[in-house]
Amino acid sequence: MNLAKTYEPQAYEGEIYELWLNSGAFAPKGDGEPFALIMPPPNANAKLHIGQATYVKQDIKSRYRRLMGDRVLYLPGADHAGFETWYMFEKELAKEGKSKFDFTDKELYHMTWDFVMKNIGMAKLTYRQLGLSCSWDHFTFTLDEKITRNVSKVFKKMWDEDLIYRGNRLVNFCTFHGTSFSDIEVDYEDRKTPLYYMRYGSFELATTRPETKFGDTAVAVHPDDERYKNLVGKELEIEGVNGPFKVVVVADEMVDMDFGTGAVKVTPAHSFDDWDIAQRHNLPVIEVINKDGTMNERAGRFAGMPIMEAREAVVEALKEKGLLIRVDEEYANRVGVCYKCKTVIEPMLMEQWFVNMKPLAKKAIEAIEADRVKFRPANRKEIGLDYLRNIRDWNISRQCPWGIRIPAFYNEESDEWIYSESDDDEIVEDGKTYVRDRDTFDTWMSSSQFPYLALGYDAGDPEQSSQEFKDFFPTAWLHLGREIFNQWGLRMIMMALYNADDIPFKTLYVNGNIRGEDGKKFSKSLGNAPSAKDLLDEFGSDAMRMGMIQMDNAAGSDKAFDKSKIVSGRNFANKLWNIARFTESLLDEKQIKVSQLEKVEAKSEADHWIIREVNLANNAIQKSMDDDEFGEAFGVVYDVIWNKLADWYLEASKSELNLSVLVWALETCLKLAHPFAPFVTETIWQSLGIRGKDSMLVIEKWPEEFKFNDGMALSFDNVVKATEFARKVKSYIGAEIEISGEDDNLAELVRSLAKLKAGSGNLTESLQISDLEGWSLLISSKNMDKYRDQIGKRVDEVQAQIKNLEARLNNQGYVDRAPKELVEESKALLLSLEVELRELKSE
RNA sequence: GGGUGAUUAGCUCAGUUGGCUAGAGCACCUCGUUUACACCGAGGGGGUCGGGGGUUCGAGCCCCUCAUCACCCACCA
Repeated sequence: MNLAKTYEPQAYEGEIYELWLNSGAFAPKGDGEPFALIMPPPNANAKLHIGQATYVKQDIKSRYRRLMGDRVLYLPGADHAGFETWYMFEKELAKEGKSKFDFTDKELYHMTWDFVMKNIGMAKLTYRQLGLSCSWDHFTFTLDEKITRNVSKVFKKMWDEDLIYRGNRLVNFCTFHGTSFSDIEVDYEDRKTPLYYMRYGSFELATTRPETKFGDTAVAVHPDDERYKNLVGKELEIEGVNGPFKVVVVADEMVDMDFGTGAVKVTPAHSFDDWDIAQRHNLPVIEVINKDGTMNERAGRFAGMPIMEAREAVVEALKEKGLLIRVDEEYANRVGVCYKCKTVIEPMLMEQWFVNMKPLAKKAIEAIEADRVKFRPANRKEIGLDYLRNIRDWNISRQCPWGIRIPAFYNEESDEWIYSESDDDEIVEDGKTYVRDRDTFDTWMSSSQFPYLALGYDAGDPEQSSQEFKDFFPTAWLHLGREIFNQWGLRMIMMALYNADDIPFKTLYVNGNIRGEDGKKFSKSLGNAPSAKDLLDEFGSDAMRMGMIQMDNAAGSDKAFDKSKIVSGRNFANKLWNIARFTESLLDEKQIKVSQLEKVEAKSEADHWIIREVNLANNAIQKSMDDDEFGEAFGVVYDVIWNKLADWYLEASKSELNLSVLVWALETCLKLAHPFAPFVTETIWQSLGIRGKDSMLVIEKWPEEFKFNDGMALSFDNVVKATEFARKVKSYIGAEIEISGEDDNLAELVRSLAKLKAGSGNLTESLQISDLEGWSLLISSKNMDKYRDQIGKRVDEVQAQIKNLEARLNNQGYVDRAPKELVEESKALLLSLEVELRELKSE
């Protein structure tokens, strides 16, 4: 006996994964259909998150397609993740009491690189631990040259075709550090900010930022506001502290009629909301604050003052001019502050690169409307179309050193931008000096092109693209988290259609999020995220995989983490293990090897029955897998192995053994289960030497149906029914029972399955087994009363059902309109229930 | 404010175009150390499918309405 009593995953998993790796099992091979599955490159900035355990779906899909004979390329990767990584890295620095302001950009870049490489290493280990069958030789990082070079080329192409342009946009700017910040780097604080009510032409309005009034270009009111309706669209002259200036009055839904006086001054250059209003109404934009936090020349005599000083000075001036009405000193609001120095973040105007999205979206809309991409769940199609139809231009500039540098250079005198693939910070062309844009690309610029670039697409000369790109693109299947459906999933479709002239994938599977056991989103402060590593260590990879599939079974919706599903997975792996142990012990007993077994041939009723059950399961699993119903497919695997093979066929084998069929059933079930539980199935495969020494389950062929006799299988169905009845009666009366059946051998089988003691008592009372002709149970007369007590409940059930059915059949509407076979079925059921009731009562 | 999803057994969730006794895992109760497995076996309890209304011969499923929860997006001068 090779196999230990319980399955200890830790003892086998590492070894098995090595076996797969060393034999090259994960490399695309053979002449089957190409099937590429690109792993969404995880952010290379942290340990594996439990949510990423949903990646097992990709692996289940890959392993299934591999068994089906496809040439599978499961391509792993990692994303540099721009700001996100930058932010995480700085948190690391903070632990050492340092910050990014202590280093030069170059130093930081290298430190971040090391940090990222360390994380990639850890991620790879975890993916191995999860058993992901990806082709590691194809590992692609989004800062690999094949990505960065081609991202630049695509940038050039889109620029040439007027799909990329320079435009202004507000950014979060810290005037102390002189740098802009991403949204996640901005902290919010509740602060008391005086609210100044001032006279503003014919308006009275309230503001917290009187110093920005030199940049005002409009007054906004709500379109429904009766007080100002007649002013909308008019140009007004306003008396200001530096003399009169002009603004227009616009109506905008964003204005809250009930706040202050219901009128707002609009300063597009220094407020995110005002910027949006200005975009909607084509308002001029006037900057009044310098990058160092002082007022510029537009502020007249206030020029050069720091913001807060200017605010006080402007308020004084308003007072002098009699323009200030009153001040609400208690007004509290939330202000964005620098996460480092707590300086109030200033929205500042910066010129940046944009992608004109409409033409890209148009192609994507056409492709999606034509169902060229299949969405799972299907409702994502409409959600995606809605987003694409309302798409806004995409700002691809990021003021972050960690990322792909934008290959654009600027000459100040001629105010001219040129493209270059140079790595230098400064280049000279035609005697003119051009300085590189300091910005990097938004991380989605590269990841949205990941499918075709990772496969080896050449953006400079598509003809030169790799053979792999030609073979595998468009990819077959892509799996992503719901929260990045728009920014990643849809952008991939747009970019691929535009740049690589095809859809990036045929199916897009949108996964919901795994939430905490409390039903809330995972968060550090709640501490509700279980550790993936601890779970893997405790329960093993297969248990983790099956657990994930059982808790995250339907596409699209969120699921609470549920450890009991992992426990169930662990138990199931052990069940499988013990089925193998049992089989092995029988082989040992007969001193026979799997290879020496005679041809598979069903003999007993049980043999035919298990073949039928395995065939049925095989079909059901294929259907569910093809529909990406992983939970459903696994449910069938679980049921056929536990409830059919173990509970019935193995038990029947103890009475009548057919080793060839037993091994066939085990072998087939191992294949069916392999995508879900690769380690334990392969371990068994290797230990039993199924299909010889050199065979590996991972690259075996999916099983085919096997012939059986339906009548024989049906006879075993009767055995099952009779056994269940006998067990039930036995549990009622707990005494000796004898059974007689249509066939002595089958009766003997039931006797053994139900563990009936041979009748020695006076068994005179005969019980008809409902629905089974020719079968009956014998019990002693003294147990008859006990039995009757217990059977009362069943009588009630049957009577209730009969009443129900009679009512239905007496309903003319039902008889007339329901499908005929349904009505017939009802009648038949009623008849058999009436028979059962008579029998129950007669006893 | 906009969007998406959800509300089914004690817990976490399935339930495919409406169809007749609503399922699973875990937990619970009773019995069982039978030579694959106590990470087990046998038997069992537990649900008026969030409330209300409607359509239909028939509703967990379709429609209306109310309530609650979660997440995403926008917004808070």
